[in-house]
Amino acid sequence: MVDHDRIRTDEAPSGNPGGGKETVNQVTERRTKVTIQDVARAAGVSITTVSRYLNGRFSSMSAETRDRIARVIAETGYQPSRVAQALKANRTGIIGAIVVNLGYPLCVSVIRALSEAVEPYGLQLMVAESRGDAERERRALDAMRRQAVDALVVQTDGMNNALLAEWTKEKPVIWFDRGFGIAGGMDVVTNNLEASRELTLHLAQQGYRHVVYVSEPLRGIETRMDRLAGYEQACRSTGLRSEIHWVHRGQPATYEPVLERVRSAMSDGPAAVYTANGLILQELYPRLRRLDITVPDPLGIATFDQPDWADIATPALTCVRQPTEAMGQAIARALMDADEAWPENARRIVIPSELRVSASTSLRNPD
Amino acid sequence: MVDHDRIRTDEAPSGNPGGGKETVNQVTERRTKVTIQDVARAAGVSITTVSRYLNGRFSSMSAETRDRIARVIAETGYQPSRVAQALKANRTGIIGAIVVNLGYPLCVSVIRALSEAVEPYGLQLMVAESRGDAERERRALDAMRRQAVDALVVQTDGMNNALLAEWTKEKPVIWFDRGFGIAGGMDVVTNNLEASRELTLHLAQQGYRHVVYVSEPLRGIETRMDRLAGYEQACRSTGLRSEIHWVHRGQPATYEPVLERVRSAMSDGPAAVYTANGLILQELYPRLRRLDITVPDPLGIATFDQPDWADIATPALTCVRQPTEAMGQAIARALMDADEAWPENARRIVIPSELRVSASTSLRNPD
DNA sequence: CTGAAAGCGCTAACAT
DNA sequence: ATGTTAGCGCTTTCAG
Repeated sequence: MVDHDRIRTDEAPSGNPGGGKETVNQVTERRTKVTIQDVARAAGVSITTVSRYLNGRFSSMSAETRDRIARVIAETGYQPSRVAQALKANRTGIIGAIVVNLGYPLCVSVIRALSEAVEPYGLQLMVAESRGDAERERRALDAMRRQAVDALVVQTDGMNNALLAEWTKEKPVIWFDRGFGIAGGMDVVTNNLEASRELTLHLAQQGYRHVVYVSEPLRGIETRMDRLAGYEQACRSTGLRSEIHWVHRGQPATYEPVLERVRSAMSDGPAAVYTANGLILQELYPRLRRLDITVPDPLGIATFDQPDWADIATPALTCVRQPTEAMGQAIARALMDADEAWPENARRIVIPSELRVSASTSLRNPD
Repeated sequence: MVDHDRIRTDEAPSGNPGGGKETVNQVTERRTKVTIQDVARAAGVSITTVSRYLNGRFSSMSAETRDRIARVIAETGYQPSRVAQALKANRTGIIGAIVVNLGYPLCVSVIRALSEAVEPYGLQLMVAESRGDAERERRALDAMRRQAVDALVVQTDGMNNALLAEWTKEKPVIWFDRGFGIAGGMDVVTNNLEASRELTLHLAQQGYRHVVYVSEPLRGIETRMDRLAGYEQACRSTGLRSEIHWVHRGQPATYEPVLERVRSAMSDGPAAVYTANGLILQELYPRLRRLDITVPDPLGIATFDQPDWADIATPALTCVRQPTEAMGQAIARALMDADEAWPENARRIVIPSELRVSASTSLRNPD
């Protein structure tokens, strides 16, 4: 078995005398983890040689030594301690990811894709959420720093960007979803403005006389500003009147003006509601339906984001699908390329979203 | 990237004497991370003393020494390396979490709660997903082991339970959602059977003549077996005929028999469909709606899980809300208690789910 | 081809 | 009250 002579870690396996079953975890012997020392000893070589083996430098090693080590490792199930390696190499193999909220489908989706993409490289993800709170984000950053993550992937409102900007000097930092163009960093985002414009144009073309835009307060958040800008551009180019409503999620009262407006707009002909993200619509939707106005005519409904219930809603929801998988993969790729600093001209990756037209905005029947 | 040989790490201990602005790092000087050595030197004490300071052993230290160290730390922004501490203490402060799928609301929700709950203790989460695949899960476990996580939280089908059982001898292992009663481990689950029975009884009481149960293949998965058992118990006690349909998510054809059955059942009076989890219903729901049978009369719809679209669906969905936050918190608590081995009689924590009756099953109008 | 030795940053006896 | 010293498990010169 293992060959641990390491000073008898446990002298008292006596621990479980009373137990009737005697299922005593097979002699609770607190198996002391096998180290490179143990392997070296068992193989009758020095730890240096084992280390060489571990790092694939077989050329400087006789075939038998190699095989002997291989056998011992297989027998003992030895796995090098990543902690020790990390201390030595100053690399942990851990990627830190801080997102606004793990409950947001976008975050989860990007994290999944990222996790998947870096796994083959032996990298693991450490995740934390900021809840959009500067202090919490700061704590998460501290934690990441202390855990010595090799790189950082953040979705942030930017409240700690000064700190992050510092970090770019030490390790790769990637902003996703919301970019800031921080020097030394990298942004991975979608084309919020264009996609938003496209959706608005679609609504106009369908013949909706009003498109009521519903957003959370901008607070300087890029995605929000861009989506709004796209909406406004489309309004200008089509002659639609720009009608913007601000809501706060979790505060039902803030939705009232929207409902009021929708109701009143009806007298003018068909109108559409366009929400700046799926979570807003999730709160707004039930209220909208309670107005008892038929969708899509005279009421159209569309949103940025592709909620998982887009096809559950009846009629199915027109929405903007963000390229979350591609974003996760792009982040992973950037991470792998991070050894040689990113070229200045490739510091911002924009991956297009996709407009998915469904029945909830089909005013015009194809004719 | 970043590989500075330290040889004169400090050289400018006095650096920033008067301070003033001089926000140095302008000079992209690849700030080499400050270590306990640097602090000791700057404070004119030994690293032992600094270590004592870090660990709050102020009693064995003069007030001025303490203050001096405090000042140096503040100035340098020093933070002890968790990697070094980990190597020494054999504890990383990282909790490994392996879930079936980060896309499942249940997983995310539990992870969020857990993450939140352990944060105050300075613990971080490392997450991975298995996709229900033994090999992937195994790889994730290997990764966790190499990263030397302090504890493991898993949602698993059980394919690597032998390995996990071994681990319980070395560190705390908690199974959640799906328990297995592994010796040495701990299960944190909900009362699937009872909740399922309760939901079925509710449907029977509403007057549905048939309750069609839709599940994925059991494959030995506790939650699935228990939910089915609850359904069957309720059937027996009410005289309902047990009608079970198996589907595979992502395989539309497998849903056809369900739709067929629902259609035919209609001739018999009102019938309800009860899906074993929210993801099944997410796939089934649109198809069900296409049958064009009115909900809740004559067609009732209910599901285990509380999808985020439960209130979006019209009529709102009757469902079983799993106590995900409580589960996350329970896991965290168990983790904190894990120093002294869990008492034998507390190895399984069952947190009740909550039946949320909504309009989708309101056959009987309150009268 | 192989090994001895010097650390990586930190903690904890064991002095003093 | 403070310092010396010996590692934690691994990688990497530098010498054979």
